[in-house]
Amino acid sequence: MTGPMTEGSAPAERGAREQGEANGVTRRRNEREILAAAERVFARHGYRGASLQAIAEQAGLPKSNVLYYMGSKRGLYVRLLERMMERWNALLDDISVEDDPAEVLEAFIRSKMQLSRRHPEGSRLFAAEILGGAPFLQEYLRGELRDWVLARARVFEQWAERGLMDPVDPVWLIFLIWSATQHYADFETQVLGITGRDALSDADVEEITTFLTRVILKGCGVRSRDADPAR
Amino acid sequence: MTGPMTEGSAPAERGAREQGEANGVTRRRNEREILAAAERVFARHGYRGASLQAIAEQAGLPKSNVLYYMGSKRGLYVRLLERMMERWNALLDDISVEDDPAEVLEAFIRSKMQLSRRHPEGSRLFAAEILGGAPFLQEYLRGELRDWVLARARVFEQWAERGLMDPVDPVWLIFLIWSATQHYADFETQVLGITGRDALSDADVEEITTFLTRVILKGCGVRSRDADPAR
DNA sequence: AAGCATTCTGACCGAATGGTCAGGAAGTGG
DNA sequence: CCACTTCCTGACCATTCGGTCAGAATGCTT
Repeated sequence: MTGPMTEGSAPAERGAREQGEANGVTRRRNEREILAAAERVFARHGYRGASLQAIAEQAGLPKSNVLYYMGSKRGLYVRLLERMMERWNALLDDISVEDDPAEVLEAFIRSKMQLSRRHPEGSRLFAAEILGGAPFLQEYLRGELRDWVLARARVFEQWAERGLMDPVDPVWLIFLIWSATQHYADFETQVLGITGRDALSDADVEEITTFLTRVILKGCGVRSRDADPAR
Repeated sequence: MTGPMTEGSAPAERGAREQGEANGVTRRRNEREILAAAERVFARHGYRGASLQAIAEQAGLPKSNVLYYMGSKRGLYVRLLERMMERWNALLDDISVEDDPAEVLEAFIRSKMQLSRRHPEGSRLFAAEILGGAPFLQEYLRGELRDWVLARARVFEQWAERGLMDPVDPVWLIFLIWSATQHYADFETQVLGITGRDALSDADVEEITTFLTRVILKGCGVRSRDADPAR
């Protein structure tokens, strides 16, 4: 983006890490910088389209240094995917038939929306991986994630049996929530272009979350267990 | 994927176009083959990640021939995007306040779903372009598409004013429909992995379409103008 | 200051990239 | 049969790719 890296200047180039700061603080900062840069570049161009050169430039380091830290392009990519899966798993606490459907679904939508908001690059990285046929995530999709979905689906079905919501297909419902929330990360460019915004504000995100919650809950005929007939 | 192209065999390699078939029939077939192959490769790997070599191999032609037909990688890509925009525009007939909201919204969901189904590679190509920041489609998004969305949004608002549906934000509603339908093309790998299917059948697609229509229409409180209080 | 381990990077490598071009192959009209 | 145009492609080019490595720079311990 900025200048080419053909400038021979070596010392004091980035304004930081001047003198020795001992310990592994530089290391940690560099790693963080590389991971952030790589997430951006991989998300934008996909695995094949991303180049270590571009990642290195965005991280403000020589290419060799990126390889020194990360070993290989593939290793760097896998590490990013794993980091994203961890974030994903972090918000997937268990639910039970005894929980309130309205509360659970709203929390589901909200937390997924916040994941897209807090880690847009990671969300896009994940999307690019799936779009390309999920060469690195096949196993995860057909295993861990599948089990998670099926477990939730069973709970949804039981709620339907108890008359707490309409008997909709729970898997399609989960996909609906995923797609609707994921959209605001993956298609951010489109959303901004069409709405004429520069960025989505916190208020926008809150409004969208409310909209999605209302439409989806109403659409599935969710009746709150706490008997709140009004509203 | 298959064999490398280092086999020196020249004649009668592809089983077709043997003798002269006059006119531009070969040309047309080759162009079609190239466009189809390119759509797959670009969709899978993005603009940067796609290689002319891979496209040529999938089309069963030498790389030089691809460039002979298409001029350049960029030109080929733009041509694919334009073709996809044409398909898109084809299903965007105008609507009016006088139309029935339920009918229009269902037709909207259904036609968008069919677009994802009939042209999954094109849908993914579009997704990859947006994911990468829409470097080639910025103008389209901020112009043509934006106008189309705003026009529809006005109609939705008027429907709400007339009490034909809830006063939901029409733009978020359009995004909801787009994302939910687009999902089955873009995240096909994930959908198949989780549901344990090899492919989505026509029946699956019909079921999903019905599900989406039901949930979204109900979620927006759409009341059919033809007074169908039952169901 | 010396010794040693760690951290870093410029130079380099073979392979692959998009693109060019001279010239072969093939169809067409005389 | 010969010209002439159009269609096609192998060989080649500069550039960039991911990755290696020797050795410089730096930090830590004594």
